[in-house]
Amino acid sequence: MKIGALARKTGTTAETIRYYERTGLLEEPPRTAGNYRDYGPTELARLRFIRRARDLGFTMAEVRQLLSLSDDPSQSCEAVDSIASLHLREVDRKLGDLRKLRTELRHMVDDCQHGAVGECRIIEVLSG
Amino acid sequence: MKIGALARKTGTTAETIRYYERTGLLEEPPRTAGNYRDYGPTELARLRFIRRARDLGFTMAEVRQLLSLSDDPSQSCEAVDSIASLHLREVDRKLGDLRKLRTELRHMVDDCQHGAVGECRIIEVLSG
DNA sequence: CTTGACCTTGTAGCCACTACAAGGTGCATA
DNA sequence: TATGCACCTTGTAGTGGCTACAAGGTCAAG
Repeated sequence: MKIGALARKTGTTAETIRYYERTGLLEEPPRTAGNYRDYGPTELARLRFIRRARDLGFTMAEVRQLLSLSDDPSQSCEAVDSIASLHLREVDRKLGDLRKLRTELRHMVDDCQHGAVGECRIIEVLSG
Repeated sequence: MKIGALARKTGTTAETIRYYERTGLLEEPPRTAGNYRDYGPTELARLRFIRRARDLGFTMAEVRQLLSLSDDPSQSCEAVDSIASLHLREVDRKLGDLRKLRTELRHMVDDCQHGAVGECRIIEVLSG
């Protein structure tokens, strides 16, 4: 499988895959006679893992840890749990921030009387 | 007022203020005899405006537009309203995404039996 | 007259990509 | 066989919004 096909199968782009390789998240695959990257099912599975974790908002550093933990299936999953729980707390925090922010924005927009900028509530709020 | 004092009054840092100046968000202030930036109440108000808008999640580009709109108080505030409403919709979208993500993470973490990595639900979910 | 807090410029780094440019490969069609 | 075109290669630079230095200048207090 060439890089474009792998990209399509994983909802990524060739650029992103090469970027993951550069940064060590993916290993260098074998090459075809024409020097094209040649991927198999192992790399596909690994990239899918990476994409799922990224879509769930894990950072590249966390993904790296999760990958290396998943490579050793006999050890305790305490570390995995701790990474995921920490991330969950982080997401909760962001949700709280975003909800507060939304309320403020909502008020601002609702109070706007659509008149002149000089009396615009939005500008007033921002100006303090 | 020197840059450090302005930073303290606005909850920023001197580096950020200089960055805003570099990128044209703030104008170059006058200088003291010793070549220090010398800020007055106008710059303080402008920086406060910028910080409030940034804290509400507006991008630098949006802040730039809001600033130039607020400079002309006689025109209609339609454009201001449209920037704010668009941003509000964007925030709503992000909130939705984050809520979905939280649910998935929550399930993952809840299902983890804290055993071996080989049976870890978190790793299973990520592996597909 | 030295200490130390503050300031100056300039450059590089962060994250996670994304966007080129300039050229090579491989396959279908005329 | 030639040509066109999609795809691939490497390398470099840019995005947003800062943040972190390094190497040096300024200024008030002790």
